[in-house]
Amino acid sequence: MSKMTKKSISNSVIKRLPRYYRFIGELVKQGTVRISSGELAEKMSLTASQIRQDLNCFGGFGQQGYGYNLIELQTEIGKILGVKQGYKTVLIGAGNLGRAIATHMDFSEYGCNLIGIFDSDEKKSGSKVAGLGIMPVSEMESFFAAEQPQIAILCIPKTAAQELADKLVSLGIKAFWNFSHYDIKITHKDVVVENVHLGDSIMMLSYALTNSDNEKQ
Amino acid sequence: MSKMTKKSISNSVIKRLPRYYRFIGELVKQGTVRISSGELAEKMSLTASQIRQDLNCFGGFGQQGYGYNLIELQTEIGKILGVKQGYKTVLIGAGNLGRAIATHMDFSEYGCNLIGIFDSDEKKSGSKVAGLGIMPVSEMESFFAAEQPQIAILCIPKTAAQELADKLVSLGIKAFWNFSHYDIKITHKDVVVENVHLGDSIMMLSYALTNSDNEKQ
DNA sequence: TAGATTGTTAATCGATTAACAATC
DNA sequence: TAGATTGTTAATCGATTAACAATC
Repeated sequence: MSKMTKKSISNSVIKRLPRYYRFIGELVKQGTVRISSGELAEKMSLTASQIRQDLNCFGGFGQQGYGYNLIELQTEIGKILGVKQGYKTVLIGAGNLGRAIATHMDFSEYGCNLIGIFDSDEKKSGSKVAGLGIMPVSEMESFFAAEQPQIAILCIPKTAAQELADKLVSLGIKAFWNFSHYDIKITHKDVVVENVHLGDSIMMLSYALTNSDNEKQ
Repeated sequence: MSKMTKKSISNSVIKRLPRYYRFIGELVKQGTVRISSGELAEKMSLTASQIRQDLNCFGGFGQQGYGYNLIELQTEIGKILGVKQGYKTVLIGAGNLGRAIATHMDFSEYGCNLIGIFDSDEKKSGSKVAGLGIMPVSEMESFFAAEQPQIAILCIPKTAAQELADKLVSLGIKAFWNFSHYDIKITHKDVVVENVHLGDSIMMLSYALTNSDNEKQ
């Protein structure tokens, strides 16, 4: 609450927030007005205890004997996640994956605002993706000076990832959404990295099938 | 080891395996022959203790006084993850994201083999993605009967996800890689689901920026 | 052999669950 | 008011870390 007492929310809790936000949004869209921790737990395959603990990290959003008002929950968790912030975001690398992410993601729902796309291949310059013209990497510095984007999405080969990330930090980037198949390391404090490894994710399926009962019979 | 004593590996360990596999693969490619738990811990930002505990869930891959032979580790973890299995995989939904995943992912590195792409829009039928002709959903049953794919990648709108998933289970699918923005629920045992929520992932950045020290000054 | 490093047990830490008094 | 359900403390559970004997 006060300046000194930052309660330091645990990472386990933080990682659950977007999922809460999704389920709550769905319920609001369906017109549901209130929900108890027990009912929400049922829908999300969690325990009521955990839900109450999690929400109480941020404040007493519920009311005894009633439960939680869904609109209020949506608003509060939305604020915590910053979904209205519209952080200026740039995409680096307009290959297959980069273009799909640019066109597929509803950035405005996730607190982001895609304002620029760069690619090292100058032949791509000018062609439009998601309504934005692809720019050459050479224009990055002037663009960053003018726009000061805070988030960079990396859809580049792993060999280029670390070097480019360091450069982007020096240009003021504060957060990375990294699809480059390489865990970038940023020592600079206040810079946050989300390494997305789609390969790790699909391998979990291969693992599960390989180690399932019917396989090893 | 024996049929009765399945030691039941914890999920925390399993989720770390693909990352071990990546780092080990990188080191092998660089020609490194052996590594100690301490050195690997340093590279991966883990503790040596955790690495030894994790690896020992699967067997004694190391040697006292020496460390771990990297080729051996790569082989063993590869076997555990099933990276050579080449599970037959189909993609449902050839929109932006589906096409990008089909072309971008090296399925064979992850234990999978993409053998078919389906889309409900018949106008797309026949056009090629990643070397495969898009098929209409109406051909799914005969294709499944002939090929018996085990993994389905869902790149479809969330409204269609649950119903289609149920149908795919009835057609024999054993694992889902689900990008549909909806947590599908499969009650059928032996069917595994990996829900990928890219929105949740990017929201973590919005959260971090919103709650960082410089924002709340 | 001496040194290094594992495999493994024990100690700690943190996260989840249970319980219940507070209260709407 | 009585019933329901939260907020919160205490108990449990599981995962991580530390320690060290075994051994290459």
